Amino acid sequence: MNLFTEIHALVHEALAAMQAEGALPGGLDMANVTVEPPRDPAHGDMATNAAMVLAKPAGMKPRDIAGALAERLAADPRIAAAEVAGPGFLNLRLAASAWHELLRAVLAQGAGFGRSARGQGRRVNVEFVSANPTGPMHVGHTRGAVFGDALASLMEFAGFDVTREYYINDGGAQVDVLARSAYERYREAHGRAPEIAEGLYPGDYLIEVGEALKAEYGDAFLDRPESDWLETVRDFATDRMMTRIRADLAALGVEMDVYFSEKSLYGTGRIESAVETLREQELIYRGVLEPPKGKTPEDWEPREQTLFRSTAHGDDVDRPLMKSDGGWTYFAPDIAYHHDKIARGFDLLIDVFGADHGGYVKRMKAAVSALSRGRVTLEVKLMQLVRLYKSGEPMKMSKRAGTFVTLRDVVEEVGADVTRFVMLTRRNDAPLDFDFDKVLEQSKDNPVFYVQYAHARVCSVLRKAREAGLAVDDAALAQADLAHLTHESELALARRIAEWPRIVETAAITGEPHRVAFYLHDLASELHTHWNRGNDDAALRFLQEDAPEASRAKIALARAVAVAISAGLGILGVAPVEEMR
RNA sequence: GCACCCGUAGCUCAGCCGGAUAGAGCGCUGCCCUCCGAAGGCAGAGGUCAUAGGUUCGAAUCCUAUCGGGUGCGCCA
Repeated sequence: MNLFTEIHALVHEALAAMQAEGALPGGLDMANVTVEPPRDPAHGDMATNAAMVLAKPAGMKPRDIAGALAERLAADPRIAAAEVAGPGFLNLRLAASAWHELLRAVLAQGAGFGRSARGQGRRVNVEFVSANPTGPMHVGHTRGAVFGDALASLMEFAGFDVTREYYINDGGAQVDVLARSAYERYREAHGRAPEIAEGLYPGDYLIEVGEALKAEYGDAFLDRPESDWLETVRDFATDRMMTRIRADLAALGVEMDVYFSEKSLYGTGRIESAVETLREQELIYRGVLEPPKGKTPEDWEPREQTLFRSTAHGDDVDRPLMKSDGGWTYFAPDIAYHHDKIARGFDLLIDVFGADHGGYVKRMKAAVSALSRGRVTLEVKLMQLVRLYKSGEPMKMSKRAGTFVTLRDVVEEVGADVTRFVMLTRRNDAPLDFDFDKVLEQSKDNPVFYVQYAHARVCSVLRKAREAGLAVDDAALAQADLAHLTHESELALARRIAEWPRIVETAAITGEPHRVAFYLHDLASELHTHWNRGNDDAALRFLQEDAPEASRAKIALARAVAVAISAGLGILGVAPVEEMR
């Protein structure tokens, strides 16, 4: 149940009726008419800008329209008061019964409260993480993983049909490097001294791969030329890496629907076929690129290359598809990959990249636009850095010094729930500070704790109520006589709960799960405030001595808060906690 | 040089598909537990929303320019 869309519909009905009666001219564009919570609660529960938006096209004074609209709206039982204010705002105050109805709906819907059909079942592919299978995932990947997963959940909640997908970069030169690095560890496992040359991966995590290679292949590859073992070792090593990456993601609570292999695009004609689709549109040509101005590479020399005319779809320069040795550039398999996603019928593609891939966005969008002939849009979410701290001190990370912090390190130290919540308390394009000590601190400046504490307090009330012999399951609470809820502080809480479906929609449309985290903080804050009022005013406590009916009504309110918190945490992939310890 | 992202309170950041007096946490000052969990709450101080123009009934929000910070810029992914 979304009270805002209901009242929004009511406003539209009223405006239509006014038009039917000639009180308002016909043919007006109502698209900009909004119903929103006012910033200042003194202005009421909701406000509409209808009069101001329509004044000019209708050729009427805003306050005249507002006045007539107010009269009509006031006739609805849900509206307690409608008054014109300021330049033409119409402030609405809802009847207490409207809030009570909302609370009953929340209890009935449970964790599904706030679900929306906004996405209309449109099929969305969210590609995220896509870490190279050359080593363990680090904190940067962790943020991308959490973000992508939460975004996917959020969009599901808002009515989209979502596929979570991971692109395995197992086709490029970097997996050959992995193979050579693993081979040295294989030699090491046979008692030889490994030669980790410059450019190879020195990490200890390959030692066990070397041993596993020995266990599997014995000395078959020892002292053999690279051509004898490269492919086998490469496949073996990437397989081990992916196994580990999947386990790491599982530890974070992330489960992919599809793992897509880059390698599967080679030798199958799929790259050629994607390029052919572009060629049909005369977007492929042989040509010479200009050197970038202001920063010409020292070894620059003009070369004729096979180019994609990405400028025809909004890019700044055309992009090369083939290297001078005739092989594909990294861009070509990416084109084929997105071609495949389009062929699978997605309406919307979302790629979650690191911010250092920002320069790649325009060409990828151009490719998707061309490949789908404008049918499919690609949205790219760029993830900013995570800065790690330990009790206020920045942590220096270095692969060589072995102080490299992996996803596994983070999850083992602070847990998946805390990791996820904290990583979602910042916009994706803003850098994130992650302090290993602060995120575990039990105080109000730790948002994870603060929100969990609010949920735990409600659970505490429910426990106490049960001990007192009250029936407090959701069905019983929904039957309570909510007319006992009249105090402004209680209605403020209900008002905040009512915002949840709105938050879901905006967060889903903008692709910004952090809005959910901020909302949860606000909701928790409202609960804590209300709770403390109960210290001074006993009438506001959830448990009322010798008044089971009043208690039940107030507990229904508390429970509705917990439901909304659970729903929000569910989207973030965080389990609500029943008690703090 | 070009492209993209970002400039909001002392610090870290929300708000940005235009809306009324710009918010939160930290830090600072002063308060509130014989009371459902004070692990919390209340109040106060603190702002040229980088700058200058423009659009609009209305701009932190949209457009343009400038300044400052970050990222990227053919044969790496």
